[in-house]
Amino acid sequence: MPTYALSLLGREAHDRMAQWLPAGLRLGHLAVLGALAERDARAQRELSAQLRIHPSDMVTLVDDLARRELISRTTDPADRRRNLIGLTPPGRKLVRQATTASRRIHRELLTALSPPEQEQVQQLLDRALG
Amino acid sequence: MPTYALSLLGREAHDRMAQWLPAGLRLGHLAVLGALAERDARAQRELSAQLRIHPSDMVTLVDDLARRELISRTTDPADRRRNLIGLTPPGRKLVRQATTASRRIHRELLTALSPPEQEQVQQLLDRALG
DNA sequence: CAAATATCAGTAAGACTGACATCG
DNA sequence: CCGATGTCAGTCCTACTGATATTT
Repeated sequence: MPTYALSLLGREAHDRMAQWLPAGLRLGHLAVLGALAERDARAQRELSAQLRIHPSDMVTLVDDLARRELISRTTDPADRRRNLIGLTPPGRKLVRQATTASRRIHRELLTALSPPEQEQVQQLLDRALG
Repeated sequence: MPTYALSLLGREAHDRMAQWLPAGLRLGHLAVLGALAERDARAQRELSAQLRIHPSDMVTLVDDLARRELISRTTDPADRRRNLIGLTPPGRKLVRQATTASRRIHRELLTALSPPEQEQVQQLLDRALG
């Protein structure tokens, strides 16, 4: 059953990456950091939409990350409803390390494929998710 | 973040397939039926291992499926600890229909890619999952 | 006695719902 | 006044833990 296989693979990716992360951080936290590494200083709402994380859950994620000083949270002066979320240097460092680990785990999950094919899958899936 | 992308795609596949299913049936139920379509008359424990569904949860899934007469559950005469689970004709029919729907949903999930690329991802993931 | 199978009750974590205050 | 943003409390669903009865 193709959809179940995909769902299982996703769960496995989730669990293995969560296991790598420092205690107290889940995959959602890392997703926020990763999105900020691509484009910094964004509103929570925009991150929610891109990462498919519910806005009400984003609050807790951002709280946790700010408490650990992995991100900064400042009110947007141009629109005071918004929190602008930005990466701190420690946050940027964690993203780099996590990206390396993530690629390794990704390869391990696709161990049945050749390395070029693994890379190809990764790029195609990134595009598929916009 | 590659692992998050995979996790998201898996969740999306899960949710869309669950929406297709008859009310009261979840993706786990369908996974059991699908596994039985490949090889019939197996013990619950074996299904649990293959599908990564916890044995204690398998009990409920099998209960539901038996109540709807999509599977049969009989005590294995050779080992009376075991329940042998088998597909009924309605169960077999549901698997056929669901497999078609599953392939369609799989394509729809990759709608941002060109048709040849969709096909490529499908084939690569099928190989990756053995 | 020890291991395996199925079962059941309780727990933990993730994601969602609805309501609300603030601001444009 | 209306819509958007962030926040908070509570709910639902899924998966996991731990314990038990039965059988090998």
